[in-house]
Amino acid sequence: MAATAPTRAPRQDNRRQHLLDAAAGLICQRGYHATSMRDIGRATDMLPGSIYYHFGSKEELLIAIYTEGVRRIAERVDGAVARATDPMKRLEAACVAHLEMLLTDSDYAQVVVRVLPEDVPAASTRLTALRDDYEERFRKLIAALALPRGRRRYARLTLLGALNGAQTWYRPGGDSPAHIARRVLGCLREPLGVETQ
Amino acid sequence: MAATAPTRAPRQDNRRQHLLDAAAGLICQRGYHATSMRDIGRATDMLPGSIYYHFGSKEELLIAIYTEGVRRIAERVDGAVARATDPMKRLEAACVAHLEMLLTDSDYAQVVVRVLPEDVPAASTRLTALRDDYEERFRKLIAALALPRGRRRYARLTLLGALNGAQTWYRPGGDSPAHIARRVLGCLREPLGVETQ
DNA sequence: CTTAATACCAAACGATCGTTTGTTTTTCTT
DNA sequence: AAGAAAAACAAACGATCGTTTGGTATTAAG
Repeated sequence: MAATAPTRAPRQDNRRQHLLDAAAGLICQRGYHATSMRDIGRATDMLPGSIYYHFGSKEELLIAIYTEGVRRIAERVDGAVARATDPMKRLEAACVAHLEMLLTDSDYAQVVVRVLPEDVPAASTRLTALRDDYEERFRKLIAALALPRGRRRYARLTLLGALNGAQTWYRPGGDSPAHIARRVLGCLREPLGVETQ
Repeated sequence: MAATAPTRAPRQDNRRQHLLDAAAGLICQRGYHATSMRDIGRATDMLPGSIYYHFGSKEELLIAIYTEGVRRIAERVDGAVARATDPMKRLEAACVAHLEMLLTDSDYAQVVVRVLPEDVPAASTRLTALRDDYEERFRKLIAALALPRGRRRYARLTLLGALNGAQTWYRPGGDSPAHIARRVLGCLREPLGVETQ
């Protein structure tokens, strides 16, 4: 276990945060299974065994990253959404904030999308719950659009699928995350083409 | 290496196909790194070392699965597309065929979407090329829609992202793959909602 | 029937994996 | 200054990893 009822506050030179940062960076680059505890130790000038003072297991470390990732991206999205009142503008702000975090601003957020819960059976329940908790925001944002009831679910799944899919083809130097977010949302706002009977 | 200029045809009891099937099944379930050569051996009643008679390495095995996956899904999509003439109907047929393969009909196709090229650096170039080769079909299908030039690219990326994203939330017993495909495409065909200034 | 290639088995190789254990250093509190 | 808790080190544990090597049935061709 990570800690058993700490009787004192953490020390100032605590490297737990440094550890999380490095692990998030490595895992978002290479994936969970391709990142070893020794890799993480090397990146933090720590011995692999020392990591277990902070986290009880590799899965627990991943869950911590996931939790922090959801916290950060949710915070950013909530902040962006709050600055608009029109439902569509709010959704657009959410998409932009979501993609900016996902593509450039946060390794933590990237881990949440990159590492599939099924890849880590021992933690899949927790990871899925964290994801769902975050995506609930988009359900509410889309509910505010006053769409026919039957279309809301697929609007959300299509939008999130398309946004998250950008992680596989995005390259720095091309279109900015904000631009991509608006264009993807644009695909859902303007009809695709000629209707055929 | 797998074989050095075979001087004779393969034997009848060749289990190479059985091997590929089992590996595709395991990898699409658990992912590449979470599937060991011993797992694959166990699933085929083979010793792990024997796999190396057919494939030079684990990466090479993955590439074979990827290649077969692209071949199968492309074959199915091409067949479905050929049965329609209207551009939008052709695109719809492609989406339905794509999702049916991806969600229920083919472990091979599932591997192509599930295993990210970056997860396997030694094979990433080949894997990416195979993916691109397949996705080229959707580029052409969308080009036939007579959209403004600037919108085609994002229409394709949005559509494929949304379709492939279904892999993370699809559950048998719910909406059928064909239904999902049509609904997702529907999200791109009918405007999302109220326009704001 | 012989023969040579095919398709495996059997057993191990070294490397690396996540993790544990015992000890030591460092910091904070009193 | 003294004691206790925090945060690491040092070294190894057993397990498992991808892979190799040498030998052995099996099969198809001549």
